[in-house]
Amino acid sequence: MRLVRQESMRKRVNALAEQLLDSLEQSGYRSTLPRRAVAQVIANQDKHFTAEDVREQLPSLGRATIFRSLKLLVETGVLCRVLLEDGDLHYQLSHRGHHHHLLCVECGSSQDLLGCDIEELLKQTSASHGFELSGHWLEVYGRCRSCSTSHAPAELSVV
Amino acid sequence: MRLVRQESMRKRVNALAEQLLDSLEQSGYRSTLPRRAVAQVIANQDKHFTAEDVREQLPSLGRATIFRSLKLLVETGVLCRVLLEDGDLHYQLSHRGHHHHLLCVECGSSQDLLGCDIEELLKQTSASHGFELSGHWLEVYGRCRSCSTSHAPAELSVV
DNA sequence: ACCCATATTGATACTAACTCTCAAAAGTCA
DNA sequence: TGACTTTTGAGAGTTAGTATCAATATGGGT
Repeated sequence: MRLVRQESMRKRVNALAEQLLDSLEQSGYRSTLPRRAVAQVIANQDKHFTAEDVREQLPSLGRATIFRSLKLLVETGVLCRVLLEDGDLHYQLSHRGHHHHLLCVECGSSQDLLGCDIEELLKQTSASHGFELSGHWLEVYGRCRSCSTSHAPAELSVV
Repeated sequence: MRLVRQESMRKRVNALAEQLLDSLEQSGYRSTLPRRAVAQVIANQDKHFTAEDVREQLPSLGRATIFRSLKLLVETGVLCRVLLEDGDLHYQLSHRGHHHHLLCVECGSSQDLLGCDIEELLKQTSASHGFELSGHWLEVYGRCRSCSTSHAPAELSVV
């Protein structure tokens, strides 16, 4: 039972890593051993992470290589950067295209925000300021379903 | 005529610097010479800026002092940090309280975004994801009135 | 106006998160 | 298997800060 679940998880993880590498190849970048390692680590990540997190899991890779790989993945759109409340920027797997994140300030997990149409609202408000809108960056912070149901409110919870 | 205008501008600038210092004093911090210098420089800034920008204008102050002063001003709420499209964080004068910025990607100027009520929209959308909203960070990018009227579209403009 | 407790400063060292450089190694394709 | 181009790794450099700590400046009381 246990084994079966692990097997199926590994399969899913590898498929995700494949997607990351495909994305690089589609942009004309080679699928190298270091990039495969980075893709695998990222695919295993269940929340936003830093370059340092990746490096710790791949101590044999050169630092520069890790930064370069992350940069390419962001460039090709499969990875994105998220802004934490304190101003730190972390990395996170991304669905293609523009979207926003719901970041749990307690467990660090995140979900993509679907069905939120702020574009129109922003466009109108900007226009009324004489501003020609070209883009925006939105992050939403709070507590995910499991964090808000499994504990007392944050102020009361034990550390 | 020219002189009069300069005078009145200087007056406004100093008044703003005063406000910054008052804000520090109200939070129990001393109004020191270095802080007065930093406040004056910030008050003269007409767009978002970095700690390095301030340092260039105040080469005689210690680097640490500048960072500390900026930090205190952010803490007391008269200065805020803005996120540029490329992920750089800059500083900017702030109105008190939560608000958003319209950042001009061409000239770097910014306006506060008034009359934009995304809170309610976000709260509802978050709730539908089982997410208990606690805050958000929004930056809006585009071209300000004078940049969009005084030039051809960005792609065609001369550098 | 002066003293003094303490807040603040500046020099310097340190950190985190990158980027740059360049020779060596790896990947691709004919 | 070459030949050619991309990528890597080591290490130095950069940017934007934070930490430490002795020396100095401030503001409040008298």
